[in-house]
Amino acid sequence: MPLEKLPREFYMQDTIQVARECLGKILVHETGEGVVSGRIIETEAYLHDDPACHASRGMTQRNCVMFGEPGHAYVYFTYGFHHCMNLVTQPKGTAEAVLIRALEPIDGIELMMRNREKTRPQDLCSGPGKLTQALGIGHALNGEDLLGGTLYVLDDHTDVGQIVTRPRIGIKLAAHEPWRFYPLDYQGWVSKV
DNA sequence: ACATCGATCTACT
DNA sequence: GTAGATCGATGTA
Repeated sequence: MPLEKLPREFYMQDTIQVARECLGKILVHETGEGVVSGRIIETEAYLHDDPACHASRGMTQRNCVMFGEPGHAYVYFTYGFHHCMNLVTQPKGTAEAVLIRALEPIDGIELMMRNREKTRPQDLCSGPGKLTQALGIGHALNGEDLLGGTLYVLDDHTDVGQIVTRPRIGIKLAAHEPWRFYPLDYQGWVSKV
């Protein structure tokens, strides 16, 4: 079965639905050093009226990508060290996104190990800052169209089984909202059980 | 201008 | 379990 990129319509759906349905899909980055990819196994939803969402207080230079067309990447820099990657959801004008929190490494594991300076596979992509480093995703890819460039999401029709719902991690505002998702069968790869 | 703090990770106790 | 790294966005004056 050929692997197809997720279509634009996928990202126009309800953000919580996108967060759940992109579990099991494959995030791919074609870099100059080679292709790196991993299966998405942990996500969080950020909604437009959600105090924890960067866009909840209106458009700024930093968050403007979230207000744009769905199916683009919102990549931001935080804590002076780390990048985090989101999938922009909802039609243009509605700023919502899905944070990718963890991957199961698939291709380019050698390159990931070099990028991360780690050798244990479960240390490569088990956190939002880790996976961007492993895949070489930085500020340059902010706003990238996931249907056009070297960064995209494929569907290989893997059934990930039962999905676990948990409160989000690492935030203070609206921290109780149960908008973090991961498949039970992939628990070993997530940032936190 | 200045102070604060964050959708994190690592190393150390 | 908790401190420290480090910088840009944001809020207050």
